[in-house]
Amino acid sequence: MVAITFPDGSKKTYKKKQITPAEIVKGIGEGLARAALAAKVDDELVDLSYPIKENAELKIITFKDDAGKDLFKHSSAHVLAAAVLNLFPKIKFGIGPSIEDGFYYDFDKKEPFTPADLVKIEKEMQKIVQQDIKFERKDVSKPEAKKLFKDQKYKLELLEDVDKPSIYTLGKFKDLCKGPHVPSSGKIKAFKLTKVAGAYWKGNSKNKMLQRIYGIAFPEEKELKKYLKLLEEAERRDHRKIGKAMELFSIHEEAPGMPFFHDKGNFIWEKLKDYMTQEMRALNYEINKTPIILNKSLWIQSGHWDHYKDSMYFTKIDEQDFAVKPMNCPGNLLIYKTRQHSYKELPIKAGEFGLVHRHELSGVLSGLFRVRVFTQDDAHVFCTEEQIQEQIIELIDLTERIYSTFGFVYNVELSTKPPKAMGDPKLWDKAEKALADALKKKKITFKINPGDGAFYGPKIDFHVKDAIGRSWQCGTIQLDFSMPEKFDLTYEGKDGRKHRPVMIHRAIYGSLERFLGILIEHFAGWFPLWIAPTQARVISISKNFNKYAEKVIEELKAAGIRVDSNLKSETTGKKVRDSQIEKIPILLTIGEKEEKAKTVAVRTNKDGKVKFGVKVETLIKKISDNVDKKELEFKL
RNA sequence: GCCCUCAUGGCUCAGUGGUAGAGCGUUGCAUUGGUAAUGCAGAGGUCCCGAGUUCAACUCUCGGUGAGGGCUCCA
Repeated sequence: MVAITFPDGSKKTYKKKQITPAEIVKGIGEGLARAALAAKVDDELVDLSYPIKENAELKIITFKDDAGKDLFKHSSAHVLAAAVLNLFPKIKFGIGPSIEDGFYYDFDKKEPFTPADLVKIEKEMQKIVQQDIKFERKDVSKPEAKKLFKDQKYKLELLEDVDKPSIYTLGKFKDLCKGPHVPSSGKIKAFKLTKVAGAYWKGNSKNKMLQRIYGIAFPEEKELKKYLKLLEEAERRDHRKIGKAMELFSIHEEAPGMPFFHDKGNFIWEKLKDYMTQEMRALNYEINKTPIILNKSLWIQSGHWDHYKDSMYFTKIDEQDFAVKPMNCPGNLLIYKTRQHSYKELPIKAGEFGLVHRHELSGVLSGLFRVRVFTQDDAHVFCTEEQIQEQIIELIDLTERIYSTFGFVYNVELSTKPPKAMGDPKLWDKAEKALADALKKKKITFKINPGDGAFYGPKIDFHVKDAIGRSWQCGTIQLDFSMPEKFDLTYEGKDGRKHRPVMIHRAIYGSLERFLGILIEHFAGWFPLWIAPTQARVISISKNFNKYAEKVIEELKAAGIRVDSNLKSETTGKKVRDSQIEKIPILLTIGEKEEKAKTVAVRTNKDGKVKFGVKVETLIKKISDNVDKKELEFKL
């Protein structure tokens, strides 16, 4: 007998022989049948052609579950491979998994795929879907599998690490695959091939580069449409485009990966910095500033030389080797060491808006998101082991406060000891536990990334979710037991002896440049008033009213409002449009009515609503209140 | 760094082996307008850089530089 839990929560017991896809569909009825795909057995996902053990407990998975979506995408990858095999019979296959945004399959082919190939392949896939071909599973022995894939060198290589090979067949295409899959190709309703790209075999740049085809797939047409809309929306919000349109920053060939901030971009940047400074001061941080070029010997001492030199810039000064700092810690350690410290002073919180240079690979540079020079809102907390937890909690609270100001929600990941780590494994364990305990105490759920920590310690990463649901890594809290050791940092304890402080590295924006990029996309350029470089623009209906308009501008300026104007002889429609494109939050119109009544017409540009007859002093108060409270939107 | 694509006025882009076009923007003039583009006129590039092929290269070839997408998700 086999117990089955259906998606609606109902349970039913079947004889083992009855467990077939058709039977499951019958069991859950027509409504849910379309969704019935696979089952979870002993927490492992299997499809319904998988031999199911006696007395197993099955939980039916549907398209609505993440596991179901995943499996769906994976099956689409097989359909892609089958279509490619039909069109290019001699091709060699790499791997074809599902990914967050869909699926891909890697192929080894002499000539790269052309866009025309993609269209052909898509049509071929359509055929396979229409034919509704069954996915068939077969468990085979290793020698059998080797024979089957004798012409597929990549599959043979993969086979080396497989104990119990299973083969999935879809038409002519056979793949080494542990599954599970949808019952048949007809289940795949909406898919689209999105791009071709080169990708290394097994992700290793020493290996051969294969041709990768990316696609997306959904159980329903409308979900595909929704996804394509999201892509469009993301493109509309692209910070590189908005940054250009709003004249926030530019990047030049003369300095790849090193953004030039124009007045308005720099204004927002400064606002971000000021805000963080204010928050840090409130928590008794000191704020330092250290040089960006430091002697090589310091980098050798800190371990950056061993672990980071490929990404560092070097220079020679007076016959001595110097490096441009890729991180701020060593500079702040030198400050710590300028005098003795007592346990009474701890925790010492040393902040720095530190300019760092990192020589990132040219191919990874992208707008403000991945640059070679940036400013970290860095800080180093020196504390005792006993203070770790309270300090971590203070940092989590601070991070929460900052992110919520921008309307971000976030999730947290804990990264543990990497293979290339420095320091005593026992200290690592202790550090990892300290971070996990603080998170548990704050009742924050977190994901663990084994082996993703920094070379000097484990870390907590914060990923913020933007307005359209995309996730960005920003803040990080890193524990470090090894740097204090290397630099022989000490404090005098109650017992009069020297002790080793613990060091916590932390950044909340991460990089001011990158955070600004994220904000541009998050707000789609519609910055909250407190950081908007221009808060309001005054336009006149005709130049007859320019005089009163000038007066209004003066009043607003006197109240500290950042206002500009467009008093040119253009139509009102044109002026409105221009202000929309430039993302000016508030548009003030002055015409005959306004001049007579000594008021302004206020348009909140983001939603396009217009309110007539607003008194200037009322407006000033509203704006000031909005700015003081750092509100996300302006409403009259 | 590697694979693919791309590089033409400030921006977005069209185009041809015989030394370049459009729209937007900008400037001037006319117009004095009520919430996403008023009309007309003018200025503005030598087609990313270097080499080669050719009588002739923005166009073809090679090299360089820069930009965009991808290179973690595993049979």
